This record gives sequence, structure tokens and C-alpha cells, in this order.
Amino acid sequence: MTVQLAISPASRSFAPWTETTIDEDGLSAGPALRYEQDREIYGEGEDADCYYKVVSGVVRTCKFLSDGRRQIDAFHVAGDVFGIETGGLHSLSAEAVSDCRIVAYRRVPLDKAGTQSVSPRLLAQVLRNLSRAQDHAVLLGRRSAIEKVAAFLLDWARQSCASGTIGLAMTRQDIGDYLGLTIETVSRTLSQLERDGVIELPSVRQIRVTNVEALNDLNG
Amino acid sequence: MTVQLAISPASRSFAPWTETTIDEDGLSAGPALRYEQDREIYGEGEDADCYYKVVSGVVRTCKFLSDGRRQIDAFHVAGDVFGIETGGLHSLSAEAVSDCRIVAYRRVPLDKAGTQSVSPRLLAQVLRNLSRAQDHAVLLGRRSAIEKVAAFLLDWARQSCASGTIGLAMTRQDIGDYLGLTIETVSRTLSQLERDGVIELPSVRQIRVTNVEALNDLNG
DNA sequence: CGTCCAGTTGACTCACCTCAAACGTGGTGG
DNA sequence: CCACCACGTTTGAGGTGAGTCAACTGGACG
Repeated sequence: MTVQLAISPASRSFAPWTETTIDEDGLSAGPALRYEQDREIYGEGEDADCYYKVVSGVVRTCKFLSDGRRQIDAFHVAGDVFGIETGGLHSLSAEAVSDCRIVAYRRVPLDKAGTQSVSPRLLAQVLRNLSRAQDHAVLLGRRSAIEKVAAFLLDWARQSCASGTIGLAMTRQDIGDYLGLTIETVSRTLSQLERDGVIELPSVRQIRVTNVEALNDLNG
Repeated sequence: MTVQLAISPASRSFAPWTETTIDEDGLSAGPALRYEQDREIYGEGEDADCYYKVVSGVVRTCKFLSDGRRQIDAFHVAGDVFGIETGGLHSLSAEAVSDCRIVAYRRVPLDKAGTQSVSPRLLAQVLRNLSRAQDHAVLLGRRSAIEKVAAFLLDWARQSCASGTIGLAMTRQDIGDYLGLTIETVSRTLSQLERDGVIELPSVRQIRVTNVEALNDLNG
């Protein structure tokens, strides 16, 4: 199983909850693992003996309901840390949205870590994820479809942008499952924004924002 | 301003990001601050020089959109920690849902904490909040009104229950803003659950669950 | 040139929202 | 003790934003 393989490079990091092998860009922490598009990195319920940092590419973390409905928690890009969990098990699953490189760090479950202290950098990463999750909740609970899409575009432009045109790594389905919408609604909303002269859609996976103010207005 | 007053008892805790004055129940960490119902504990954008732990009562943390729409992030009960933020400012506001007692702990912003390490207990609390936020996102993005209400009831029964009857600390408006619904939909859904024999509503703020399985089924 | 699959578009439906009125309960004052 | 008010809640009637189902489009690839 690839996951076994995935863990091995991290074993050089022995201290629990430390980042001794992580440096600012994460590149020298050991060889990056490669995951090709749509590969699962870990599944809901699997042992959470590692956490991860994205080196390149995009990763989605998500949850599933028993009937298959999916909610994407976040898209992670270079520098983002994901997979840090309370218990010994991952409560989300993680998948490669695009081909990507990822560094794994071995961890010890919190309940076995005793009084060993934690790097503030790690805490900062967790707090960043928490803050994103809180913003996401407002979006999911209180915004209309067009506001959701506008917020997503602004957010993604900031994260990924080679300014001018946004390159989408993900499908409409991914966007829908991130925003709590169906693909049809995502598609229709993008078309409407195009008709309104707010964006252009040179190709399916490329979006050019021609009127940022309009998006900012929609963002409240 | 009451917030100034609120901070003082925490000043006995000097080390940044430590919990030396916190013990398991949080009661001996210093005198608890009292907040009466609907008092603001801190506002969005205020300096986050303290974080907090609930001793008794219920606290809500929430965000507002510019037009007044509100999303409640979480209800916090005895033992829960809230108000730990990435930057120097609170990104949510916190208010007393019921009269409550709260302990404040002074903190130092992460960016000034340097390499000082962090208690794993604090990290565990943050991870708990993160996990709750992730569950909340699935609820907001992918569940129907009746599923939302069922999930809320089960959740709240677990947190607050003197088994048998659930005592609600919050209004329908609070529940709606937590679940991403209007008060009318919350009310109608509760009425429907009552008609279906799943719950009883002896009074507005009391709910007796008569059929837990039905709720669990709705919860997926 | 045909197949496949992601995306788009259209027609229709429905879950939830909006607006409005009625209800109930707790508090206040006569 | 009762009349009245305030406010949170419930209920009803009607509207609508987003979902559903289905047909169509357009690149990518063999």
C-alpha cells in the first residue's frame, strides 16, 4: 500500500510534535512524496501517525456522509499543513487535486505526548486552519450562491494567482463540494458572472477577473 | 470598559502560551469573571491579548457579515476554551448566551512568541475546536434543515444533558444562526419532529428526546 | 472521425425564505 | 388579582433561489 511507503521518509523525525526537520519552505525536510492526481493521501478513519505539508500542487481535505454527499473542508497549496488531528485517527480524508509533492512528518498522538511541548510554528499552522474553517462556516451558512463563488474566486486568486488569469486546479464538482453547491449552480453562476462582465472564461480551467471590485462587493 | 476589568485576573499568568494556572477543571486558575446574559465578552477585531475558558454557563462565538447576517461558530460550555487566534486580533466575537463564569488567560501573540514552546494541552484544545469546525462545515454545506436540527439536538444533548430533557440555553435565533437556517425553519422543524413523535416540547426551552434512533438516523 | 467526459444550459420542482398574523408567557403597573 | 405590554415563538400563505433531471456542447484523445 502506498501509504506505508509514504510514511517512511518521515521516520527521520523522532521527536513528537516537533518540526526539527521542517524549514521555512519545507523542501529540505526530506524527499517529497509524489501523489498523482486524484490519489488518496489518507482516508477518514485511518491512523493519523503523520501530518503533512504541501510542497507543490493542490490537496483537498474532505468529509463524506454515508449517502455519498461530500463536503470539501479546504484546498491546500504549497506551504499549507494538513492532517493534524486530535485523536489517533484522521477525521477527514485527503486527496491530491493535481499531481503534487508532499512532505510527511511523523507525530505522536496528543494523549501519549504527555507534557512534551509543542513548537509554536505548529500551533500557528493549526490556528491558520482553524481560522480558515471559521471563515468557511460563514460562507456555507450565510452566503448566496453568487457570493460563495465570488469569495472562492477571490480566495483562490490570492492563493494561486499568476496575476491576471486564475488557473483552477479543481473541477466544478470540487468547487461545488467546497461551496456547498451543485456543479450546475457553480456553472450557471460562473456563466452569469461572465455575462455581467465580471470575469472571462478563456477555457474551462482558466478564469480572468476583469472586475475585482464587483467581486469584492459580492464578498461583503 | 469591562474588558479591561476582565483581563486583570489573568495577569498572574506571565509566561506566554502556557497554562501554568490552569488545572483540569479550570476553577482554581483565579477568580472567574462573571458575564450576564447577552453581554459581549470580546468583539470581532479587538485585541486578542487573552484567551478564555468557560467555567459555567454558555458562550457563543460568531461572525457577522456587513449586512447583519450572523453565523454562530460554536456554543462553548464548561471546560471549553475559546478566543485563541492566529494574529493579534480576535476574528470572531464572543457573547454570553446565559449568565456565565469565565476565566481569562493572558497570551502573547504568536508572532512575538519566538521559539517558546506551547503546552500540548493548549494545542489539544485548539485541535478540538478545529475538529468541531470541520464537522460544522459538513452540517452547513451538505445537510437539510431536519438533519441540521437533529444533529444539533444530539450534539447539545451530549454537551448539556441532564439526561432525559434537554435544557436549551439559547433562543431559536441562536439555533438558526448556528445551523444556517431562519428561526421559522427551526421552529417548523421542531414542530414536525414533535408531530412525528421524535421529541416533546414541554416548554420553549426544554426538549425531551423520545426517539433517539430517529435522530441518529437523520444524523446519517 | 468517433468516443468519452467535464461542463453548460434549459425546464421544472421543491426546500427553505419572506412577510405577516396569531399565540403564549413573563413582567409591570393599576 | 387582573389588564396590559413586550418579546420570543409558532403558524400560515406565498415567493424564490438553488436543486434535480435531462439534453446538449465542446475539447481531449485514440
